[in-house]
Amino acid sequence: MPELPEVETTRRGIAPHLVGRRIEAVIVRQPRLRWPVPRQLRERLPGQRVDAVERRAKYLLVHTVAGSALLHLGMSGSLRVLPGGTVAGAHDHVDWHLDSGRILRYTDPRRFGCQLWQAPGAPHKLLAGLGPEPLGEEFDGDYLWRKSRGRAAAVKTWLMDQKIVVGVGNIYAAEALFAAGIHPNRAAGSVSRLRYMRLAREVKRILEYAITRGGTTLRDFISPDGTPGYFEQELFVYGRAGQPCKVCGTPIRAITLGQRSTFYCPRCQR
DNA sequence: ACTTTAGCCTGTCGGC
DNA sequence: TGCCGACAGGCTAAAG
Repeated sequence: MPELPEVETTRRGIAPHLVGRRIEAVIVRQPRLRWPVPRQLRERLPGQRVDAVERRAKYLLVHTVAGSALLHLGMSGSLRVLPGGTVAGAHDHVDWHLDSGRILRYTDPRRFGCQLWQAPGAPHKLLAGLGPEPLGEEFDGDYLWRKSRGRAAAVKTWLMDQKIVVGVGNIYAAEALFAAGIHPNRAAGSVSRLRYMRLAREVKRILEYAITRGGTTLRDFISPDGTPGYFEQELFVYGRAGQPCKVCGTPIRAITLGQRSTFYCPRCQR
């Protein structure tokens, strides 16, 4: 569910409540997430003080001197900071009790997310092989162009591959391709260098803007203080099948690429 | 070596 | 009103 802007919104929301605080207890009600919650998280996290909360791709890393918690929100996960004693619901799987008296609560109806443990100085294997951050310097049009040569995959599917670039999921891939005027089904290797320059710029612009809006809320995304994201109103193609393109008026089309629904304007995107 | 598919889960929505 | 299938923001591991 959450893509980079939602994860970054979550990071910014929880960090002020976590950094410098001590974790007093870790309560796991449902250990069966995408992967089982490991013993180390329960045993080593309590008593530790949080040094920093970092984001890498769509993962959140909560660092302490004893090691780091590696969190992923999957499709339907969210993290909220709540007053101590707040009653847990059916999908509230993990609570961290903080010495501030508050709770960091992980909720995830579909349980595609995870809470894992990373020992100090031993990056988790899930982080190995990830592509560059889209908002970093390494990611630009030249990088996309070089990487895509000879690739027959649809550019939209290819752009969502986390080995190519991280953080871009189904919504923002569709939006960035629209903004760059690229048809989502075009072979990645057939997109010109100039188009990739534009695509890289649009990916950065859209992700940065979505972060300022607090992310996109379609169903259940909520930021840590319980407010929704406001980017939904800014969507040009995602979820707008049959509705007129906001630029040219042509009806937006829906197709399936790589088992994911894809939206585009047949006139604006070639 | 690469590309495609299956599967993990629950909730919601539209059609009948 | 209720049942049923389709679908949902992700990602890995297995199969091709």
